Amino acid sequence: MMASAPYASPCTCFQIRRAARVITGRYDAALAPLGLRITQFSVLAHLMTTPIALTALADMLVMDRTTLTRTLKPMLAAGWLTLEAEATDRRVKLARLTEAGTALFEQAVPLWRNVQRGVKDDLGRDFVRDLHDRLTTVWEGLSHAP
Amino acid sequence: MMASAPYASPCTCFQIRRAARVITGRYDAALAPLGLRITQFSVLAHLMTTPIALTALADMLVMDRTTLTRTLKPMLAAGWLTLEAEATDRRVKLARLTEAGTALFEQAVPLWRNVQRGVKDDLGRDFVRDLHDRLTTVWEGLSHAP
DNA sequence: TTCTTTTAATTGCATATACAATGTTGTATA
DNA sequence: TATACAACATTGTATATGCAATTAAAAGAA
Repeated sequence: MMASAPYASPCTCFQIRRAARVITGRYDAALAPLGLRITQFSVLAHLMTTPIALTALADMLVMDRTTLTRTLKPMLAAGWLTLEAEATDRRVKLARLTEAGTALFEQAVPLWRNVQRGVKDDLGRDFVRDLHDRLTTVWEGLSHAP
Repeated sequence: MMASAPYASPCTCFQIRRAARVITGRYDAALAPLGLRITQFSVLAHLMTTPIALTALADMLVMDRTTLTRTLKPMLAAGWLTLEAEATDRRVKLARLTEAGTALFEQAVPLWRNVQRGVKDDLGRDFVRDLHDRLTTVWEGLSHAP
């Protein structure tokens, strides 16, 4: 996991995956004291306001529905959330945070803020803001086009 | 895997993972006709010039050594490369492309070029160049500073 | 109302990812 | 030289990821 010399691959996919691995490692390490992964943190964050149907949640997370199913599995086992069939349409399952899940998220927020700040400190506030804009553009530009 | 409305998460990690998923899907789809993933393409690309020891290869790919072991497994089974113990230090294993692996890579290059061009067309040449620079900076800035 | 189609979620399969622990081999030291 | 130490790779465990196929339920058509 160590980098030797600045190597600029011409492959956009390699570049973004490499950067994602490095960043993910940083965030996972920050949340590890709570036994929480950044992926799980994102799920909790999206559920803080209201229960959400799994398909809608997968859309928000821009994640395959089947991936979400497996992502939720350990979180359900940990008791951070529950699934309940929707009354009007029993195909639909609503994901809802438990008190434990809510409490965990609130504990995690300061750790998340720390690592966000750390990244900003290392890369620069303007840099990170611009990076965000570009990553959003990537998602918008590529997820709609084939 | 569909996006609904532009949602700008404040989490850098979420942002980059989301973008990485979208881009990876695009590249994997482009290489699918050859039964090849973009991750595997990257490995082949790095081995085209010369055989490389696994630790050195993992360093280049900025990937955990153990991840590399599993990444290589199906590629070895497919006969695209071989592992051989280094003569001077039998701990070291050299990964070397086979003829089949070399041929496959050469077949894959045009498909990779296509998808690279497609991404540039969708996002703009300057945008992609700047994105590359920033992703390289992310990697350099974060992988050295814990 | 029955048959078909569509939609929601899961499961099977395969790869991607990394930490901890292990086994092996080379190097340094007492 | 015997022993401790460091380096290389693999395996165990667990999560991350998505395509294809399946099951269940709702909606639409005959």
